[in-house]
Amino acid sequence: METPEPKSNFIREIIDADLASGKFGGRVHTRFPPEPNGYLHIGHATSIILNSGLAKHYKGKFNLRFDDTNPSKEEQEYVDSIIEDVKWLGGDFEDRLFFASDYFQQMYDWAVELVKKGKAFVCDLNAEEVRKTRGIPGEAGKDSPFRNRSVAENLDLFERMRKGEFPDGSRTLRAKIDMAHPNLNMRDPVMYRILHAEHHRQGNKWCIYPMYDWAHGLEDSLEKITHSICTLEFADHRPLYDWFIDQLGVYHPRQIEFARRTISNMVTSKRKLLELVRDKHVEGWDDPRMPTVCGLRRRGYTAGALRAFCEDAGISKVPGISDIWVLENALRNELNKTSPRVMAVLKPVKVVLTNYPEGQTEEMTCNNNPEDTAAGTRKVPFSRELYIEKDDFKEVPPKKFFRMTPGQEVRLRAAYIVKCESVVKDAAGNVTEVRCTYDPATKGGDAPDGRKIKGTIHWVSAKHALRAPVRLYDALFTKRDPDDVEEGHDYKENMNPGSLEALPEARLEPSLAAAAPGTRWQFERLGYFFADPKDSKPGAPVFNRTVTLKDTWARIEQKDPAAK
RNA sequence: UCCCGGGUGGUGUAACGGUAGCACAACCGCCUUUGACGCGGUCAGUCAUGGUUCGAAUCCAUGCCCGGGAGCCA
Repeated sequence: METPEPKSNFIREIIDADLASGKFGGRVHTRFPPEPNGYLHIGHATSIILNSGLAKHYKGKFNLRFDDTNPSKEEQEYVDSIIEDVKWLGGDFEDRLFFASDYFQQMYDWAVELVKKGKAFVCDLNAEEVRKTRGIPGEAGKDSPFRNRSVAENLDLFERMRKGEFPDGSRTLRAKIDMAHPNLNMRDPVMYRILHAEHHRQGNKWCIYPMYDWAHGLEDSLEKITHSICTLEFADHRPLYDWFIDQLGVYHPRQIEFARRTISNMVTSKRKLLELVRDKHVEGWDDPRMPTVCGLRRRGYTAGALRAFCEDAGISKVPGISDIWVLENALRNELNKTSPRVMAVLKPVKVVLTNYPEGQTEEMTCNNNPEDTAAGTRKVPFSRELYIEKDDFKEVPPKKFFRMTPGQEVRLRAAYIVKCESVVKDAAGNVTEVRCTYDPATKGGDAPDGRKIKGTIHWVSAKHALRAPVRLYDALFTKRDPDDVEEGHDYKENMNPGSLEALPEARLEPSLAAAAPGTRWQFERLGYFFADPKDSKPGAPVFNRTVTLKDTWARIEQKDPAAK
């Protein structure tokens, strides 16, 4: 599918201006800089798609760089999953996979340079004291008593910090800027802290680690990034980003902030996701209900649809909430064109065609995809005893009910027009069997006399159907806005109750016995499904519902209670 | 209280100072061998007040409202 020309946004205006002025020599080079401390979710996907998309659009380059400057939170497991997710999303970093930790020596050397210039000092204040002397918005802080140490003493102390002579938290290296600066970030920010922790890549080589503000601009500078795109909360850090680079006099990228866009009914807080995994509310980070990139992938989302969604949702500096429908719509648009249609019955009720010869079987020809004739046709076996979806039959029809109900003709898709004549019930009054007659003249579903049939329903032959232990993961993650948690609602309790449903009675079209895990179908009227590549075994598919179809009937029922 | 951002229909986003458009949602109708999809239509918006201008969503001023910021996290 052709990727549409991205619509204009403020970032592209900035880049266009830089290109026009020759600021970066006509280059565009972006990056995605995750800290490997968790799995990527839909929010990160937006950033990856934005950054790599910009690089692609301007025929520039895109880097993947791990901002692994805090060893206490980072793990190799996260590195691996992030690489996989970035690639899957189409973030083509080629051979440009970098780690901030590989720059530690260069950063250290630069820090020494700042010390020599009198722009940084070793401070013996502890965290509590630093916090107290920083001051508050609108009120100046106080200079550290160690602020005026000699360069020689700073050099000595900083080197000994590195050698590991001091315990965690005892000293820091701080930039010497201005304790009265209106921007708190400029009040002598900490550049290095002492942390005797094992780094996932550097081992115990270092016991001092750079802070984000010190490290990030240098990383961008070293990689010759042109446009360093980050989220809004870093806007207050930009003066510091610029300050460090200016003091060093090195290559100076431009930081641009944009608003992170959340999606209604999706939980993206790392803390909450971790909680769901840890407390086993889900089966793991890649549980199909999770909004993680790997979870979405396993649910059956496509990278292309995610890209289309980002393009659709746009980009700005206004924090907002995108409706989940925009995402679903992007997916539906793609799946409509690409998913083969197949018949399945998740909650079956038996139908017997009383006038259909016992023991007879016919092969019905079905379109694989009515929107794509190239997708061809397939044969589906038909016989006297069938299953249809329980919801497609109502003994007492509500108003405007077009499906199967006593006395009303309905079309079995690609098969015959049938009419319900009677029902069989068990002692409890439940319908166990629907008895119909079929019209032999309507094979294929066409009425030779041209009579109009309002309803068309799907079916499977009881004798031929594949009975598989279908498990269904549903699409929506929480019914309630996850932010309501703050108001005392438990988002976990509000997870869609159908989000993980075992369907032991499900019957599938026999062709699905050979269904390859990892393929998508549209089950007529039920939605788009994905055969879970992780859990499916031959003949025993586990389906994730990728997107549901719009259900007009449900809306009629809702609006008009009499319809029920 | 100080600093930085930002306010365009229900939601999200466009519009060299020149017809306020697009998508999603909702609603109505048409079509339909998926009540899906598709097609047509409807509803609905520039935070406020001044100023500059032939002309302002856009430039200026003031006000109001919203978001972010006081980690040795990123």
